Amino acid sequence: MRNISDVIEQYLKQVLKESQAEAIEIKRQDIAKRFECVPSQINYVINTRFTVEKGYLVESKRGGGGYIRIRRVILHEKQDLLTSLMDILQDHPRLTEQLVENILIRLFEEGMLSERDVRLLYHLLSDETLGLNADDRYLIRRQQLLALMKLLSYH
Amino acid sequence: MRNISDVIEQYLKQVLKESQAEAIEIKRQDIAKRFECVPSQINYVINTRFTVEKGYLVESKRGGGGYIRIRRVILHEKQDLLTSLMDILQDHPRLTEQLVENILIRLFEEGMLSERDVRLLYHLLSDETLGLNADDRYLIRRQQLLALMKLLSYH
DNA sequence: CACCCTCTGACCATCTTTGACTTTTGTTTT
DNA sequence: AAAACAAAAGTCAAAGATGGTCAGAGGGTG
Repeated sequence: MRNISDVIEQYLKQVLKESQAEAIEIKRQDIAKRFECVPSQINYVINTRFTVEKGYLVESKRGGGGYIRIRRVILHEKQDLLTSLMDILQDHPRLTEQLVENILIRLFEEGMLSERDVRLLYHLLSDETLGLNADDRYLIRRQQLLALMKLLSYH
Repeated sequence: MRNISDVIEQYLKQVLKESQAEAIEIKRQDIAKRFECVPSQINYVINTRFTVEKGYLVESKRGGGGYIRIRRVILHEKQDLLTSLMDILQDHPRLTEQLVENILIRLFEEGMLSERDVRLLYHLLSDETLGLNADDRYLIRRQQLLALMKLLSYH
């Protein structure tokens, strides 16, 4: 694996999967020690890899007996997923390529898009394809993603 | 071999062939060192020798743990159709909903898009979804349709 | 000689790693 | 109980590590 963040990401996902529970609790310090990195590296991993649009919820507590709890969000109804993703679209003024990718992959993981759909849409919504300036790209992405979700909610 | 670009090209193709995988990952810096050239030479080789038309797809990531991934792809047999459709896109300044529809239906008839694809794309490219003013809509449609055709040109 | 590739290097963009400083919470001491 | 201490986790900006772009110099060939 190329960098420590990816390794830690994989490790945490593995633990999450093996625990069979929908949430795991870790001690930031312990993980940092295990991978010989500074504690704030763990925050970096969490902030970039365990985001809401990717389907994770993270809670934590400081002080004695502190912890970080990572929860995989399980949505049983398609409509719930679409609603939560639409909320995310509203909450993020900057719909970056990265965010778009996360959302599309999430839709794939939840079985609402095929891999091909994801590739196609990702390319259509990429910086390279859209060109323009950043604000216009954000606008187009928002509108097209909302349109996509509206279509998906009909089936 | 007369120039370093040809040598690097051969080397990468060799590695690709020997790996038996459909993709290889390299570090730009490493290759540059191996052939004692500047790193941007690698970009030159990739941009001139590993293009989509030649059957290669290239992805990359910057920053720590960065890489360049070169993937071999199979070109679609209907290149002629795609080329002529791309010409049409270039020739028409006004990419109206109607024209978009015609193009999508053509791609459907040729078996390159499913009915679902057509519905989805038509919806994403509609006046209603795009909003904006007519000229911007024409621009977005052109760029996204061109991106679509580029994607369709390989499997 | 003109033209078209190649090659180079300065500057840019993006992602990761690190560490100093801050905030929150629990425990111990006065 | 209040104050002091200790034990987490959080924030943020700077440094580090890659890859990308582009314009101009260099070189080979018709």
